[in-house]
Amino acid sequence: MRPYKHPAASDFVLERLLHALSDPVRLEIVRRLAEVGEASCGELDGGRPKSSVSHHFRVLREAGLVCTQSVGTTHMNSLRRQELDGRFPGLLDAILSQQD
Amino acid sequence: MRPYKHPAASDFVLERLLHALSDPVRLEIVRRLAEVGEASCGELDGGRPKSSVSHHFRVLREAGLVCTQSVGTTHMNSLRRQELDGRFPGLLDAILSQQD
DNA sequence: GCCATAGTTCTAATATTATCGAACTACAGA
DNA sequence: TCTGTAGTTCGATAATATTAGAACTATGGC
Repeated sequence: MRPYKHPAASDFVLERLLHALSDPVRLEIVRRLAEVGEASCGELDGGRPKSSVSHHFRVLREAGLVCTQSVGTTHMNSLRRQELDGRFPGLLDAILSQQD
Repeated sequence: MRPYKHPAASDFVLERLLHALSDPVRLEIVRRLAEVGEASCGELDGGRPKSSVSHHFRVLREAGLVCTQSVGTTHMNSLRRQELDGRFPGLLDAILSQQD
């Protein structure tokens, strides 16, 4: 279906990743994805308008954090753990293991 | 001299810290501080105007990353490693150990 | 084909952030 | 006290980001 741009791990940029995770909505999305493995956008919208949620998923995608693929009419999202750990070893775990 | 606000470690906010480090200028400042231990603002200005540099240091201070204290006419800055490691174990190291 | 569902994209409004000149404060030395 | 140095604060402008409504696309089911 839609050709999402998922950057290659070699193109991940640390500052962009940190910026993506510096928004509470996105950090929460990533935390949830880490828990449940994968989820549709709608499952993680927290009652927000679709367009806002879609925007946040795009930021996460473009930073390399999230991979989105179409499954029927829904879009399934998951963390790009392997590639993130390859490019930035230990970083995602260090961030996700923190508590508020 | 000026009463800088250095937030208590218990008031550090993860999102704020990530945001502070998501700017290339600030990330570079923090990297340098990690190398040299401490430095004045002027030593890390990278040729930028004073007001810009001062702004970035303020963001870093308010996020809890940097401690600034007056020594004569200069302001010495250093990372708040102890407190950062206490509040967010492993986070700073995980970020600083990444390469571009 | 028609309709509902899931998300995206477009667009505009608002808010936040970055940048930098200029005026200001604090301190040290002559 | 006058001067220079180091940084801060103020104010304006420009750049980015967030939010959300509305129109659009793609898919599945009837």
